[in-house]
Amino acid sequence: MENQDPTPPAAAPAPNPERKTLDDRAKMTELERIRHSCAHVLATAILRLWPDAQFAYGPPVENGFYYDLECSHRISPEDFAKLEEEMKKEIKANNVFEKLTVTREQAIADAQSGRLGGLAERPGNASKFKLDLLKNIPEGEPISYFKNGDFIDLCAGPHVMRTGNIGAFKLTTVAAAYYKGDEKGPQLQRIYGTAFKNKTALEEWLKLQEEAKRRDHRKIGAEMNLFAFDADFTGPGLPLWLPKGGAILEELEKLAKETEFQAGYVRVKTPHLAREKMYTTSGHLPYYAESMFPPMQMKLEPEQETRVLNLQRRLEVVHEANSTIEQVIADQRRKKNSNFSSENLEQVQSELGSYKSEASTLNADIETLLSGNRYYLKAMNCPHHHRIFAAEPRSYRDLPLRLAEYGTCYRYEQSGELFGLMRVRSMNMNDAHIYCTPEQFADEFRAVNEMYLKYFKIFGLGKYQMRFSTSAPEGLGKKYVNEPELWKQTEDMVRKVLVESGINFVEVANEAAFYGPKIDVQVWSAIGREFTIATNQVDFAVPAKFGLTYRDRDNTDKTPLCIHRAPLGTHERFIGFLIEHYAGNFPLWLAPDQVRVITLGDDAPLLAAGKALVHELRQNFVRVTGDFTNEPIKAKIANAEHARVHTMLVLGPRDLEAGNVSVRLHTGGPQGAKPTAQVVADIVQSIKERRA
RNA sequence: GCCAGUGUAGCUCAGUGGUAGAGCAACGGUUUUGUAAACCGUCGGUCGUCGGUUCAAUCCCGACCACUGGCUCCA
Repeated sequence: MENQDPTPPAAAPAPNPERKTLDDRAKMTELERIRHSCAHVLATAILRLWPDAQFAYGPPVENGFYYDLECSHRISPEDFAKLEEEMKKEIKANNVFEKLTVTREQAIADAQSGRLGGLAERPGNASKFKLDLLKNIPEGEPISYFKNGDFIDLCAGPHVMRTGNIGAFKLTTVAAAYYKGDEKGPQLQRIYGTAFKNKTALEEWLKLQEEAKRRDHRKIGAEMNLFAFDADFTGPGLPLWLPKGGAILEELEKLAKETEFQAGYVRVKTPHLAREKMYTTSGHLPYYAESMFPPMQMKLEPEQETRVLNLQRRLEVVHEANSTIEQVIADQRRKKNSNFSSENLEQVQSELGSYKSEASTLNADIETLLSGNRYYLKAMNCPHHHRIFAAEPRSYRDLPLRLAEYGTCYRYEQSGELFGLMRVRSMNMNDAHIYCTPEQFADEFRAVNEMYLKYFKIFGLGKYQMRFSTSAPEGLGKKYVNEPELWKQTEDMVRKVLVESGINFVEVANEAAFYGPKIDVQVWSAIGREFTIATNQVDFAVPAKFGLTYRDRDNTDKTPLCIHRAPLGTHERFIGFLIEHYAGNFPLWLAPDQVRVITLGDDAPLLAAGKALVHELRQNFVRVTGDFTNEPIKAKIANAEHARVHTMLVLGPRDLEAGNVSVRLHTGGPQGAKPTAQVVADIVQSIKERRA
């Protein structure tokens, strides 16, 4: 099963779907039609039980379908049996999916009467989402309904012919979803289900889901003692790497360090935290404060404290003066026959203005003093690396400068987003920043991409996709630094390299990093989960904010370009991915338990030979253990198999006499007896070559 | 952060309004073995936490915490 082709990219709708054209819709596969139709049947069933339900979207998705709705009843999985009963009735009735084309006026009238997405007219309960959807249908595009039984839905189709064509279905889960994916919009109930042509296909899918559960990195990670979460003591999203997981971590680091060394990188090391100034300068704090752990406010030095106290005292005085003046003005306004002349008023108001401006100066001064003693856990390594760049004068001769570091970063991911190792709050990054001139950019960028491909080959990753994320004009100055010209230049540069190197990529607008375009590498784990494991970003903005320069040939100072790259992403996510990719059956070089020497019984000569073999392997840097207990050989093998020990070496009297060991592989069963020296040499060589 | 579900021994899971059980693991013994589990015994749980209802709560109710499935987010 290993190296099985991962599930191909899903035809799931893009996160903020641009309107599909009718032509796009006509391309729906038969399975998608079944699922889309099943969504209508689900709506029909829901309405029979809870007639006030209002429906929004009900599309087919990767593994089934959903329908978003608003309803006074809170649907829970306990309702599924009832709902499925109703759905079965509708399918059994074998109603035709009848397409009706209507005028916009008619559609609006039907939505207002509550008829759309309903079984009948519902006075006082207009089909509000359908009304909204109608607005999005461009003038001139035909408006159509689909009707099955009493249920009429605003829908462009296509559908299967009859409800009876839905061979098999199952409701799977309920979730909340925001209308149109907008966090500020109304929250709807989303009912997920799946449907297939027939029962066999459904059962196959259910079996696949079971298999996926078995391959889940969280399950295998626990079975193999790779990592643990200790929510009570360490905190959620903060994994503890156990020795066996640590071994994998170590191997990946070794791989990266060797690869990067050969590629001309230099290694640096930076602290886990930094002053606030670091992140206000980098621009991260204004843009991403929410994703950072809150700051640590350190105690002030006595003189600083005195200054703050003085400033605060003055601020109090100013505030008091402020409110007195405001009071006076308010009083005068209330009194109609005021003897307060307009000149007086003006004077008082200007006084107020100057107090206000003093207050804001005071606040800023206090803030400056405090912020100097405020530290943040780093959410990224780049600002630190920028300061390393700044630590020495740089010449164009020093470029490209490739700073690499295994830096641990901390991000305050929202509680609902934590997900095993794939989404954590502390992460080991395979990070590096390449500072280069614009002329060097293409070569450097290409070399980084090649490094990705080298890694993918080692790990046997056949299916991947590069996502080239670019900016969008409307986000400039908000989501993205406001440098339209630089955006265009760098995006063109990146695009050119991608096209030239013939890498398969898709371009996605409006998803860039705030400081430049980026490339994310998406892969699909063996159980069909999609992950972004690697990232490669261009940064034309932040080096300038840090005032980074190099002296060029023409004796002027120039700002370098910076490439952020992390081909192995975070090790947390990468290992999570690898666990699922290999189903825990790692190749020898990665396996936490590489070799176990198992003696047949515990006779002294066997024991001595076994210990000597363990010693020899360990001196060759093989992760080896010995099982010299007096348990039956079957039990010892079973234990080793459960622990997913890659290679088992059995030593019995027969082997001892012949100078052999009997080799057994976790993934391949017994391999027969071989000369000990040859076996040791093979193992060492396989690890050295990082054989698959 | 939002919606829903789940929480019993290290792991996999039973179970009940009258303060809990199995298998595996661990530990101690017996067994001396040729490739997925030899036998006997021992230890192990404030039934996620805190409140409430009750004569009595692991069970019913509430809040919180964590995890899971989604949504939003992901430098």
